[in-house]
Amino acid sequence: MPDHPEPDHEPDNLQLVHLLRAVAVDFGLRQAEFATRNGMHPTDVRALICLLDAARAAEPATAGLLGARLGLNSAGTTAVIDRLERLGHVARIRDEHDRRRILLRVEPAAIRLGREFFGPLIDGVLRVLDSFDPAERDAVRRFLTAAHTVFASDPQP
Amino acid sequence: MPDHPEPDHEPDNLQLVHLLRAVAVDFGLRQAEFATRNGMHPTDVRALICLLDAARAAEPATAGLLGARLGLNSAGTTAVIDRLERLGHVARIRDEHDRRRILLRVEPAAIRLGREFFGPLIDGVLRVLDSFDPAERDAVRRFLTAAHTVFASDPQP
DNA sequence: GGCGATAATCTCGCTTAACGAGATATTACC
DNA sequence: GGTAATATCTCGTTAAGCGAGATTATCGCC
Repeated sequence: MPDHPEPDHEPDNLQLVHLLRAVAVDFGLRQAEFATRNGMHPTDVRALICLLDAARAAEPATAGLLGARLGLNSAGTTAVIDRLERLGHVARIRDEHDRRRILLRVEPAAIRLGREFFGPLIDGVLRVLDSFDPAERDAVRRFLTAAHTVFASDPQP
Repeated sequence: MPDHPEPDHEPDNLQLVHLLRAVAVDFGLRQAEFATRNGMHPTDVRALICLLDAARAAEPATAGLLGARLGLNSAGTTAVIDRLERLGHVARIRDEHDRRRILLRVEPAAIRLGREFFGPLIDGVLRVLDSFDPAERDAVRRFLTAAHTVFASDPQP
């Protein structure tokens, strides 16, 4: 529900915000397409992305963390993991240091599946970025960082 | 599922793609937050956004078009409209030119609700954009346009 | 070193979003 | 004017996610 906020800005800039939103919507649709194409649900795909992000950041990917990131309660989290495990995309591993916890490992087959689908899309964007000079790339980075900061800030009261 | 695609690009650019994805995810979370805060479901919010986009583009917002954009079948589409109508956010209007069709009008109260929630967020992004010079704005526009083109292109076989 | 409090995950039952199939009403084609 | 095509809705079913509570493991305290 994007329409014009408070007044008094360049109208061109508002158009950029609309573009950003359109990209976000596109991304969601692609995620959903990848999901149905592989017998999954959008939430399952979000879960895989979340687990890969955690792996990249070297965070321990526990069931609880996953549920928190996805906004699911514990029952829903268990269900997501069950589905992913049944498809062979994720393995449950008891944490030997704290045996209450379940660590989640994304299987290589799932990573390959994601790369097949998203690789060409990412490559398309990268090809455009390669044609940018450093100042332009920096402008993009500052814009995205600002958007990330604004949209990720803690919920309003 | 974002990880490294084919090789041979600036690693900094890949980081920009990750940032873009993060923003898309943030946006989805905010959408979900707005939904639950107003007794709706994420799909309902996506429907409202879709209807407002159609209004801005001066397209006729029919039930069928809405369902197609959301990827729902006709039963699901009817259900979404029922929920929005029950909350008073949308009105069903018979198209007098083709009396099979239902036109959908977003009520002003719903628009106000969206502006209250998303206005400050949009404003935050606009404030940053106002500090950009025209060349930087153009870089952002080209980047977003490219991403939109890549992500919105027709489904792969 | 054992005991209650806390934490992490799972089980059960329920609500309901979305699906498939088919009904209904309106328009377009020949 | 009758039949095909289109737009929406109804009905019954599946399963995603929730709330409540059970289960198992760890930690702090005396």
